Amino acid sequence: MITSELEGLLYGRELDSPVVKVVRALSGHGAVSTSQIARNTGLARSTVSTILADLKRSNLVVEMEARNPGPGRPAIAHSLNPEAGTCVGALLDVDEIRVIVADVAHNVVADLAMPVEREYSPTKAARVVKHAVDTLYKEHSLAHTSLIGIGFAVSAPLAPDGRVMRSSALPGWQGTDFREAFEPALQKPIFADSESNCAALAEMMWGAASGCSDFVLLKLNQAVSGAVVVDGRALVGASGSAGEMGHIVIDPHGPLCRCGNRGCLELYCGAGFVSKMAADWLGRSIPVDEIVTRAVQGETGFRRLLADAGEAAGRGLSMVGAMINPPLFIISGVLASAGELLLAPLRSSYEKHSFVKRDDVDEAHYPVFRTGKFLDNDNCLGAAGLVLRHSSRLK
Amino acid sequence: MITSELEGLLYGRELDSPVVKVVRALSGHGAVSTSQIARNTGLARSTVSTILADLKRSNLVVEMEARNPGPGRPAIAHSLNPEAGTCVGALLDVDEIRVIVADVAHNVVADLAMPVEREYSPTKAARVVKHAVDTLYKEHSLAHTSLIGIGFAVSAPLAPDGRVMRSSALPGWQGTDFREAFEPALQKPIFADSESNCAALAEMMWGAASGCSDFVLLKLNQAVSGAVVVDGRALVGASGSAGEMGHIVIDPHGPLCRCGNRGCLELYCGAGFVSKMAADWLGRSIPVDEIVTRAVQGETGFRRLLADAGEAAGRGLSMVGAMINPPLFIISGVLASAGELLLAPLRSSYEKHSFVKRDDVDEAHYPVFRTGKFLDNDNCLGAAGLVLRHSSRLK
DNA sequence: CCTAATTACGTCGAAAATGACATAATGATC
DNA sequence: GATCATTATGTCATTTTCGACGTAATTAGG
Repeated sequence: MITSELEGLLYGRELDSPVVKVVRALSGHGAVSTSQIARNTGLARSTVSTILADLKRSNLVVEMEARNPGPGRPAIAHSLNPEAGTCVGALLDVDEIRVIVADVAHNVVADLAMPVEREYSPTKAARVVKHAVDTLYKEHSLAHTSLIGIGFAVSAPLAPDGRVMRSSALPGWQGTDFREAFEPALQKPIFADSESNCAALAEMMWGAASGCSDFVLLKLNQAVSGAVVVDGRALVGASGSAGEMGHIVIDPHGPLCRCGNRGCLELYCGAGFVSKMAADWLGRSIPVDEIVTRAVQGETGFRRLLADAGEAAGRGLSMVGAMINPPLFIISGVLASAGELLLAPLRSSYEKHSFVKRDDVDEAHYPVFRTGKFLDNDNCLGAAGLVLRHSSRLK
Repeated sequence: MITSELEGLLYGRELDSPVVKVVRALSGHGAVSTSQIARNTGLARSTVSTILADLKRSNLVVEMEARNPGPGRPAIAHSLNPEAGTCVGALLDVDEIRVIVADVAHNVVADLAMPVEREYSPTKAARVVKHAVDTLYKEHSLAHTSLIGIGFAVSAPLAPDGRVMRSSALPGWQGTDFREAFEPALQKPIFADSESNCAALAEMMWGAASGCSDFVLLKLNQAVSGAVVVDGRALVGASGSAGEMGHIVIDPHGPLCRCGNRGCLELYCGAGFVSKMAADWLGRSIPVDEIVTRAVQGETGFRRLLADAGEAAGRGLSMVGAMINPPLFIISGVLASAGELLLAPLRSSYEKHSFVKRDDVDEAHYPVFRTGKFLDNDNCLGAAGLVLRHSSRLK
């Protein structure tokens, strides 16, 4: 049984043991050579070589054909054997629970979203997820034994020890220990992180921040949130509010925000702002994705709305630029599907308000702005990624 | 010769080798036990034990008497032998070069500040520092051979490779490679980091952030700057602007700032703001330290000015709270000598504008605000600290 | 004064990771 | 088509690091 071996390999060891590092490197990128892994992980080539040999012997890693860009012996590309196992990513949202199944090469095998009544309990969530997993594995004729772990993307901040720190979206969950709450029901290794951090993880492992270990993610949905990734790890913060870019106060006398403050960034660049403005203009309500679509098709009114949102977001990010100054900003969420319609004004607004201007530094030292790769299921994917990366492994 | 051994130990090895980790742990805190070092560094007790034995044999480490708080065998306190060597910290400021000499136990042995004409060149700086070092070592009868390295605190951002990234305070320095520029003249290992990051390092190693590896430092001087420390390392940023909290734009229609933007935080909580307001009020200019002194003595007008500055700073920090959410804020610089007069309004303003309110979380999860320990020479001390910690070792 | 509990320390064999060396596979050049 | 330069890979002795065990030094409590 391949899976059990992989499981043992992943979870039986120290968190930062070389084997885990190698598996992590493999799970991140698609096809990597021995030397690349060595460079990425900082391990010696010989160590990686030995480990890879073991993994190949256990059939957890397969070789793929190599391509040769330059001179020198062509590298052998390795990747995790997709048949080595599957993992589940579950999103616990306010009124929806979504479950995806992916193989270890992060191909999404199945996807299921279920509405749930608000303010559901952890017990209820465990039941729903269990049911979904059972159903999906049955439907797709997957062996339950191939499931190596379940990752949760939670709409609440999580402490590194796996406890819910605060709970506005999921009332009553504060203090819940994820492992305690879910492991008994699901009988598999459990991992969890906040929804935003999962999204960031997905972009980092397989998306727009691939191979980049320092960046800031900004998600422009109804809520505006995000994540700050430093050295490959998303910050959590003392109170779990790291990455809450949507609630930077940019005008202390501005309108009231749902969080209780005034003039939060969210009010100026969230999907709510865009649809409210559009509704005022049209005289009727209109879904955000339609606004985006029609803006892309060329309707100038909607374009302007997106530009306004981009302008505000750029101003907010300029503050991030002054404090953290990441080399990469990833803009995600519904509004990001507008692409350059949003990004162009965002960039120029950033430049206008930022401390370091484009001319002050080399091109390479000026931050890059890019839309996310997974605008829809980033959090679920990231949750599945947790299982492979198990950086947020619950003790 | 003890020094050469220490030097070899510090610089002859990999940056993260256990020996270096142990020396680092020792150089940080005053007196530490074997087990404490093991816990702090993550190394096995046995490893630490062996290394310490070596170091003691070489006389680089001395034992101090132990205290026994609880039950159990009392720990043996170790510290670096102050006679094992000295190091120099040099501040390269706009119009001043300051040099301090410290032993490896971070006692300041000598201190010398020299005015220099503005826009001085690296060559000039090297000459001045060399002269100062020679003088100080002669005056205090220190052996030149005991000098194990020179750290620079520079008024400009430095890339991790030791190059000056931008240069507003030190025009013409952009691209300067510190090691190349100073090692030939000074003939000692050279280390360098930005002024703010050095200040943060000093607070982290021996000051208000002792033992804390995640915090944000805010310096309220004429300029308002700071540092963001994550996992024991001060962020640099893509363009070297990480930590520039003074240039967060809090009012896009506010007054013009020296940086070319409008409404930067610095304009509302810097020493410049306070003294300008005081001058308007008094009808004559008055030095900032006098304002602080008289506020402490009870003059309500000056108290109000400091409270206003604190209020603005708190608002700025609330943004940091939303993005990074560090467990500790350290307020430093001239204004910080006002203590609670500044901190109290700062705290309440932070609370007012912050996303997570005090009641939302346990006491332990709410950030702490504290004044810095070294308000005057933090940057020089930190520069000397670089030598011991050599985290910013130039390749 | 004696015992139990607790914490700290150091030694030693076992395990892990590395660095050096030898080998392999390709493109470029003559 | 032979040689060189370049890069990738695997093996193995050496070095480094760890975990387990036994010992030491103290406090609390009877």
